[in-house]
Amino acid sequence: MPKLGMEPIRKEALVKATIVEIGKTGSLDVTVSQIAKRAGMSSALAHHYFGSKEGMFLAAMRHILTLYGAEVRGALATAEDPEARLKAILYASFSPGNFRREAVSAWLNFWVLAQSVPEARRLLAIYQGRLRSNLLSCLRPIAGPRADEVATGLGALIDGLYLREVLKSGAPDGVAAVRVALDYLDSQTERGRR
Amino acid sequence: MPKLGMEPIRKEALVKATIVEIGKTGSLDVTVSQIAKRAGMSSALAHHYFGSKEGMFLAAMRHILTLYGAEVRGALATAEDPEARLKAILYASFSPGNFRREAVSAWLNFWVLAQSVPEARRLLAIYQGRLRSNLLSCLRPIAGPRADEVATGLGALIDGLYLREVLKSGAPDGVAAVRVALDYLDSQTERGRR
DNA sequence: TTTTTTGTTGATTGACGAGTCAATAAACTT
DNA sequence: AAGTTTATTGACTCGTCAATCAACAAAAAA
Repeated sequence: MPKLGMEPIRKEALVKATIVEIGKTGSLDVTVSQIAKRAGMSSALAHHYFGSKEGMFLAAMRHILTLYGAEVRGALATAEDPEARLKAILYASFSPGNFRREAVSAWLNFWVLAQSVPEARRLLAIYQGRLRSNLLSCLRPIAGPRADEVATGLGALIDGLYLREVLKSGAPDGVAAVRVALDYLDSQTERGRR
Repeated sequence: MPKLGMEPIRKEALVKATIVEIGKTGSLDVTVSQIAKRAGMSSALAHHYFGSKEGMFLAAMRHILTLYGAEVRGALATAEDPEARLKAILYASFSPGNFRREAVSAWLNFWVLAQSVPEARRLLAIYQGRLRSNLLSCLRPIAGPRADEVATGLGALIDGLYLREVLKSGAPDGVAAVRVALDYLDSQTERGRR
C-alpha cells in the first residue's frame, strides 16, 4: 500500500509524537518505539526518516521554535507602536498554543539537551537572539539607555515563568504570566519616564 | 582495610561526585559507575549506600538545596531591615558557591527530574515555598498589597537568570545577575512609594 | 576466640533499547 | 516487462547499564 509522498506526513507525525511523548514523560527518556507507536508506525520507519533519535529531538525542537516564531511574527505584524509590539510579543509567548504543558515540558528538556548537543544549543541561541533583538527594538524608544538591561531582565523573566510552570499542577495560566511580565515592563517604563 | 564509620564519608563523596558528573555531562545520563569512579569506589558500593541511582540523585538535590538554604539563612541573620534582607537573599542566590556551572546545571536537571519523580518535585516545591515566603515577608512592608505579585515575578526572575546561565559560555557572572534582580526590585519598590 | 557487624569489590544477571538489515510490496519510469 | 525508487516492517545485533550476589577482609562484640 505504499502511497507515495509519505515522507512529510510521517515526519510531521513523528515530530508531534515526540513532543507529546516528551511532555508525557517529562524527560528525554523516551524510546524511539514509544514515539513511533504514538505516530502509528514502526520504529524502523522512524529511523528511516530521521536517522537517529537525536535527529527526532532536533526536528521537534525546530518545530516548536518555528511555531513560536510564527506566532510572534504574526502578532508583531498588526502592532504599530513599540509598546503594542512589546505586548504582542508577550501575548504570543504565553498564548495557549505555546504555553501549554507539553510545549513547556519540551522547552525545559530542550534546554537540557542544549547542554550536550551543539545543534540544540545553536537553535536555542537563535531563539534567544531573536527574542532579545525584538525586545530591544521596542525598548530603545521607550527605555532609552536602559533598554539593554530591561531586555535582559524581561528575557530571563519570560523563561523563568516558563520554568515555573512545569512544577504547577493544572492547566498553565498564560494570562497570569502575561500580567507578571507586563507588570515588570510597566514598572520599568514608568521609571524611564520619570 | 575497612575503617569504620565510612558511611558518611562515602555518601558525601558520592553526592559531590554526582553533582560534578551531572554538571560535566549536562544531563542525568550519567552512569552509576562514572559517579562511583569519580568518588573513588566501586559502583557496587555506591548501590550499597544509596540503594539506587535515583537515591543518589535525590541526595545530591537535597545537598544543593541544603547548601543554598544555609547560605540564605546565614545572609539573612545579619540583615535588619526588609530591604537589606531582600538584598541578602539575592546575594546568596547568586553567590559563587551556588551560582556556579555545576550547580546551575544540576538545578536545571533537577527541574527535569521533578517532572517524573515525586520526591524531587516535593523538594523543589519546598525550595520554592521557602523562597516565596522569605521574599514575601520582606516585600510586604515595602510593597504593600503588591507584595504578592512582586514576589512571584522576582522568584521567576531568579530562576530565569539561572536558566539563562546554562547557555552562556565562560564563568557565571553572579554580579550581573544580582544587578538585574536588584534593578527589578528597585523599579517595583520605587513604584510602590509613588 | 568465635560471631557479628561494617566495608568492599569483581563478576554476573537481566533487561532494555538504538540502530541495522533483509525482505516484501506498491507505485513510477523507460 | 523489466528496472528503479519509495514505503514499510519483523527480526536481529550489539552494547550498555542498573542492580544483585558471593566472597573476602577487618574491626567490634560476645
